[in-house]
Amino acid sequence: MPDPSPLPPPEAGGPGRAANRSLSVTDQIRDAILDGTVSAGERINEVRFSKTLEVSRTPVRAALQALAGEGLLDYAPNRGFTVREFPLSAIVDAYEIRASLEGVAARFAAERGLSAEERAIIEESLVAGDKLLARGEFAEGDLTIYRGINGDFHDTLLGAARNRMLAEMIRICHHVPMSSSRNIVAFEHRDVRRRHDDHHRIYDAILAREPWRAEVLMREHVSGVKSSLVKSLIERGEQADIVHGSAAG
Amino acid sequence: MPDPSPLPPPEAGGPGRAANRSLSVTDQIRDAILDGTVSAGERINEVRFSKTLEVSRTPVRAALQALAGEGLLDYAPNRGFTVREFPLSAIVDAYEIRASLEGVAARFAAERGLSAEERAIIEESLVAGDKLLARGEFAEGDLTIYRGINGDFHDTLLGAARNRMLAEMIRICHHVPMSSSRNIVAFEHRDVRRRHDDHHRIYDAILAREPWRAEVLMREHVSGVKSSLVKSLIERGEQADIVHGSAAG
DNA sequence: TCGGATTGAATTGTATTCACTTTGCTGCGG
DNA sequence: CCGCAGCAAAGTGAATACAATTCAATCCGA
Repeated sequence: MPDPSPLPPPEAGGPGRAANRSLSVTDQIRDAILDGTVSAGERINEVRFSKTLEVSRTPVRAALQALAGEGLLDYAPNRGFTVREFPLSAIVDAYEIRASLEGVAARFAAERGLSAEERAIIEESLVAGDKLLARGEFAEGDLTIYRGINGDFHDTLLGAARNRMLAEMIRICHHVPMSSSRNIVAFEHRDVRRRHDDHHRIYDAILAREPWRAEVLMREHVSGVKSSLVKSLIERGEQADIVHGSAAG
Repeated sequence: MPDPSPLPPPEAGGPGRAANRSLSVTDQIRDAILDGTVSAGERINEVRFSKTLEVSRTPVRAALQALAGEGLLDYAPNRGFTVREFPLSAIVDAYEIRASLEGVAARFAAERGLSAEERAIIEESLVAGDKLLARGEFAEGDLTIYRGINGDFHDTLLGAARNRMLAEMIRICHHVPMSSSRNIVAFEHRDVRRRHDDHHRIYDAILAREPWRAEVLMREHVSGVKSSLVKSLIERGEQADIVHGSAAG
């Protein structure tokens, strides 16, 4: 195939991940937002993006509308889309919201029960975490590995809640910008150890079919991440007044 | 104006509510979904809608994407949009999620405090409710009035939480189809009286700056609506097995 | 009669074009 | 020097045309 087509499909990068250009463009723009290529508050120019991504304005507009639905963009009639700004307070609040939602998810999971496959994945994540933490300190790359373990645990539990709306809302909480890059929360070994212990207890409560205990534990678990974040922010000298109320948990 | 223009703007019905056609079409399609004009599970035909609404496919597609973002539609590449189905279990779950979220909102409001205007609106809603309920029974249309009073209370509190993500998520919970039309929950006077008392107590907690008490009360308050719904559904002979877990509260 | 490939209509995806709104500049008047 | 009217450029909104995919009916072959 010596390039006879006038359009070397932009998706040629991988083995055809996206089904159509709109979805592909959506992913690309989302990444650009999340990694800061386009900065917060910035107004998005449709023609510029369409030139950059080598597509027409149509899939770009579709992508922008989708991202507005995800809460990453604001829309104003006749003025287009702007990158939504997430002040520190909103990021902190997002953890609080996520804590509440994941608490409900844990309760639902405890009520509804886990499939054999789900139990397997979670138990694997628990064992893997125990093994990783056994040494008492982290090696290079261990944190990345644990991030995957942590994701498996939460994702599986969320799936066990068997409620799509809940899943989508939690996903939105995870996509709050800076909640990943700024979130260089003090990831000391002791903190991770404690959070992994939380996982054990949460799983116990779910297996024991104790919904409310599962909810409280999960809520406290996620809320703990928020507290770590707030603490590290304060230590770094950020203004504490941005954080209201029960900052220190 | 003897109709010289080829396009008598479809928005001519009112004093120009929507800023552009996409938004107007979004509202119209949303209404069609919520009131059951298009039934659940049905696949949406873009050209059909564009003919019915007398616009091109472009604003229709924009509207569909927006509604997919609101969770009312599902999207499948190359297959378009379908009206999402909300089984009874999902509707019940939505109340549970909303209870959790509004609980957080009440806590935030208690932490952040209310503006004078917000206090005024809430106190007015409390007084109006007291007056409406004083007679001991409902007249025709009283329930509609109370629905407005109830909305004022909740909306104002939600605004006082000062968090947009929270507001949007709760809004989504409210838009779950059938949560309004099927929700002919046993609206007996006694039930409404009790819920209005809840409002008083929640407001007291917020004024007293007791965040956690406000959260618990609000959560229980919304959860109570769910319980009423479940109870009335069971009484009507619907299958109770759809409702899992803590059905009866 | 059943299975499967094929073809054509229906439907969605994308590009292009035109219309309208916004916006910023320019120049005239105060 | 300030302010406002008007105009031009840029950008978004909508419609239309075209391409690609899906879906169903039909036709063939076993």
